Amino acid sequence: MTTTIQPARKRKKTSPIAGPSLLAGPFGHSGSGAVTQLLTDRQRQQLAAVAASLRLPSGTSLYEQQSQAGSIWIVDSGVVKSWRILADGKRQVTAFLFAGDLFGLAENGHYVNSTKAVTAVTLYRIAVDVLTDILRRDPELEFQFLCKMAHELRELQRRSIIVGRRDAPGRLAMFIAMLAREQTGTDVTSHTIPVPMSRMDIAEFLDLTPEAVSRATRRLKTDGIAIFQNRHAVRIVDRDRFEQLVGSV
Amino acid sequence: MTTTIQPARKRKKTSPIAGPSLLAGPFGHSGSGAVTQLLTDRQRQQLAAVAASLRLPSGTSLYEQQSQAGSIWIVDSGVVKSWRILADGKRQVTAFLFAGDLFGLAENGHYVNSTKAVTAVTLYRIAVDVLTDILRRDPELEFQFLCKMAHELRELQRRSIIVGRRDAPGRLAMFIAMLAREQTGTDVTSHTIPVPMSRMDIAEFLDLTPEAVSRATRRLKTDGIAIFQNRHAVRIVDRDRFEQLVGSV
DNA sequence: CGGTTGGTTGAGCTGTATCAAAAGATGTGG
DNA sequence: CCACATCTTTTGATACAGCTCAACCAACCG
Repeated sequence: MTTTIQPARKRKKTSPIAGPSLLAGPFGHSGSGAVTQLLTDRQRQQLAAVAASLRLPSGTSLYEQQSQAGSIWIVDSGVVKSWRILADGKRQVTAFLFAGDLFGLAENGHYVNSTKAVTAVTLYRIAVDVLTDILRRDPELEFQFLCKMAHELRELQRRSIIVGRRDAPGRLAMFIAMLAREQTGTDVTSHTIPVPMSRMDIAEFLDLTPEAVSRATRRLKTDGIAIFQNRHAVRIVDRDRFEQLVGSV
Repeated sequence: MTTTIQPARKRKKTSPIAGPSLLAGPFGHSGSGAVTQLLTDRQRQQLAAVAASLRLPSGTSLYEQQSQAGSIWIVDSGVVKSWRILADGKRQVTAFLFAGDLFGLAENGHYVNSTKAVTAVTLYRIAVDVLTDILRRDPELEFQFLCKMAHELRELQRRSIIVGRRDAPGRLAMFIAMLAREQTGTDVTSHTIPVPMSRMDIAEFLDLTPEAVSRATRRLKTDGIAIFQNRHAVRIVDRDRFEQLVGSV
């Protein structure tokens, strides 16, 4: 485990591309932000050699649920949403993916969800057969992928915990805390937290109706906990009560 | 991908131990039951050589949330429940683990949930440092662990979907369907499905109160969909309406 | 600038959590 | 084998939170 902490926001979009990055705790990461680069420079170069590097505008569809899965993807910058359509026709946003996140794992050779760029994004795309070849030859690298998947597992569990909460304001607060962790390095600063996705996306992630999300935002405001300065930025005003609402999961 | 389908129920507890087993779809498994053994006989023997094999009575605690994580575990037979205590003091059952399931992944060297045997179980326990050593030397084996984790990820997503449903009877139906898939090989037969865990365990898994679970069971009965013959066995009476209630996720 | 989509606000309904208590299971010791 | 104590499960009555439906407001885009 060499390497240093490398928050996503520090990487400029215009800088020379260093190659794909996997961010996670090496079988460990306390949930409070210490996410580190898993790959060595050599490994990143190796992956870069076989990866397509894409720069796509906001709103671009990457792939559709059920379609043939030929690649796995890594976020370099920007935000991607992943969702699936349930049997009853409802959408469920299963994850928001940030810099260093891996996505596009297939089931039976088909993608299990659809994905779309929420913001402008830069991505790496690697053909699965090429990747599996490399992984079989490089146990160290493969081990890092394993770590990454363990990380994903824990993130998913975290979402379960959020959705497990009954009250909408609590869910929203946890969501904001997640955004803060994911985007601004460590924990909630008293500064402004960007909220790139739409209310509907949020609702579908938190398993609420858009109405409930709207009322929850108002609730946070009237309670003097957090204020949406505009539709894509929140500011925590009472940090203590915010943390208290979030609860330390 | 050699090997054959090997449902858990077919393995007798008294038979000579063949070594640990990992069951999953090799980056693919349609959700309708085709779960296969991932490991070759050689790999299973290799793991068996370093694994402790345990036979434990129902109710045995395996490890506690937060405790030092020294081993990873594989279920050979029986059922294990995994849960965590949330910030507000509530329990959340994160998973029920069946034959071929892997558990005990650590975060920062500590377990993230507690586990306990729901039934009498036989388990394999492997020290993490020994395992990581083996994995680094054997990319093929490591690749199977990767497949297994991808499988776990999908299972967790499946739970999210279940809990996403608003109505208790629907959640319970999906849970029963899950039990059927997991325990009796393929899909819901019209036969009796064993329900090894308590109502409270079910409630904590489905994120409902025990009362809600109780009422949901009664609902399924009065609607003529499924009948609990006793506390640990259900029978589907109207398969079509059951499937319809479950919805094909 | 209309049209379209996304977001907010309001009134009533549904279903689950809660609180309280009875009925069944389970286990122990006489 | 029964009686008692304990825990689990079920049943009932009430309150509350979010869903639904419907309307209104705001923003975005040609």
